[in-house]
Amino acid sequence: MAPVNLRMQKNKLLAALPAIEICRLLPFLEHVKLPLGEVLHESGSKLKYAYFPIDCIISILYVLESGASAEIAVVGNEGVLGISLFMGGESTPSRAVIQSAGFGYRIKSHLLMEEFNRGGPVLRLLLRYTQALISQMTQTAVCNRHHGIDQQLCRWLLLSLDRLSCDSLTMTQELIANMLGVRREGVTEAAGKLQRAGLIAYSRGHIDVLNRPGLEKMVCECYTVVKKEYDRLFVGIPRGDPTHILGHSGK
Amino acid sequence: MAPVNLRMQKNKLLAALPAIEICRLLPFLEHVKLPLGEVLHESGSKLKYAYFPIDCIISILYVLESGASAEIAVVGNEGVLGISLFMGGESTPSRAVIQSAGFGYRIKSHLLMEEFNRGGPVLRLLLRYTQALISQMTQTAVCNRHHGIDQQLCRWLLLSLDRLSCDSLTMTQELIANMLGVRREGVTEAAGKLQRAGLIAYSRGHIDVLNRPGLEKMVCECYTVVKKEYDRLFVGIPRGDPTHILGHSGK
DNA sequence: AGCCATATGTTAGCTAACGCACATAGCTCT
DNA sequence: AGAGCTATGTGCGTTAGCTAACATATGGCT
Repeated sequence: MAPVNLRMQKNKLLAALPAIEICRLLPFLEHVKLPLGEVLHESGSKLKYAYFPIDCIISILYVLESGASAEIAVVGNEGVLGISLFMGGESTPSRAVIQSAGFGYRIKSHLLMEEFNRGGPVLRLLLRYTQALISQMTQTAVCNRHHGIDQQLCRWLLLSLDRLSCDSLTMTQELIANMLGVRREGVTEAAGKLQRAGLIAYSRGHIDVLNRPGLEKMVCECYTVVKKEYDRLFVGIPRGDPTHILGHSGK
Repeated sequence: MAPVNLRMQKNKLLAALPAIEICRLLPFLEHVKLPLGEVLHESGSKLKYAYFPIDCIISILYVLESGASAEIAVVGNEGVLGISLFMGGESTPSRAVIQSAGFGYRIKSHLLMEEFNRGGPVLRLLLRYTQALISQMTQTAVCNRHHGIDQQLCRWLLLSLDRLSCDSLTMTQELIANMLGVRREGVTEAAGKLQRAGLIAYSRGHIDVLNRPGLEKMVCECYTVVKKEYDRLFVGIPRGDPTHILGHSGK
């Protein structure tokens, strides 16, 4: 097992913290397995933990009374689940589900809140991250309104890939449809187009991206806007490229 | 002219601050007129001021390259425009426009940032407000995805009314269409239905709400969710009902 | 190998919203 | 009063996405 302080760096948010802060948090960070489909937070309930993903993706979705749902943001190793803790509400009307299995760190709610309330670099970093998350949410809203399923699927795929640092993911069309808030058949059709174009290979819940530049050529501006906003908000904050960080702990 | 500290209370966020904080902010708050259509913030540009609406509504919208747009949130006297200032980004990829003319207070960006960075009640209040705003944004996203124009129009009307403390507003169907991100004809049709149902009266850019309870019966859950979330997040914070506060300064 | 659950593909009709073109109606200004 | 602009109402044909039902394919299991 790699030393804890190396593993830590797999979450970019944690990695961006000064050494002093990391050391203080370290004893409270619990390394946990996060299996596909696990619900980390149900709408309206209080969060017990905040989660810092390492190699998993958490999907934040809103579920309507009718059962219809829509994903409004994804959280990967660039972020944290649980902004409502330090924003003051302690809960949100949304559900958080593991969209891609993996590992993460969790920390008890009150500990993160205490750390935030110290007001130093932790506060500033978390707020910056929150703003990036807001831009992801709002851009998703606009994309929902104006763009077709094809483009939304591209956006969704790229957002997911960015958070996995690899070019394949495990996800049925049914689940993607839930995320995008569309029919499963709609996803089948859109995925079929991408497959025929040679951009992806789909097979029973497993997607391989064959031509990422091709996807990027086809995606709507929404993806780019969000990506640039994340980059802009983390300028000057040490992050390193994901493969580099992953490579470190893998050695 | 009413004493300044009474006028102050017309913005609920300012009114909720302890006296000490208000006194410190007072000299820097500028009372400004905000005419319909004025753009307070263009996508990507740095904010020079934060705005605390008194009796106007500010619309936050995202504009796509194609020119298509969608409103993602409204800000009235319950809030403030400029959360990106204290969140750390200093700008957002959105546009802020006066949707309903009126007055507000503005304060220079750096002054609000300094005040926020003191870390006291101002910080906590602004963050709580930000979370409420986030819930508005996300619920709008879901509503965009799953609900019809009729329901969205109801939601939009009620959200606007709540921020005006009266039952009429000045707004062409064309503009509403831009906000909702739909065709003007679509709004005409939806508004026609509401008019035939006796809920509103429409006339050349002026809407009178005749039967608000009726509207509330017809609106989708999205409106209610957002309203409850605002209420929840401001429990224990003195707000008073809007008419009461307006009545005060009008005496 | 054969079974079975699950994932994906395909079809057909339906509806909401779209783009476009044009008709009417109300305000404002001379 | 009349002109002219702007806001609203209406009627097409078109399309993307929906509901619903079914066909096929694949991987795991006994």
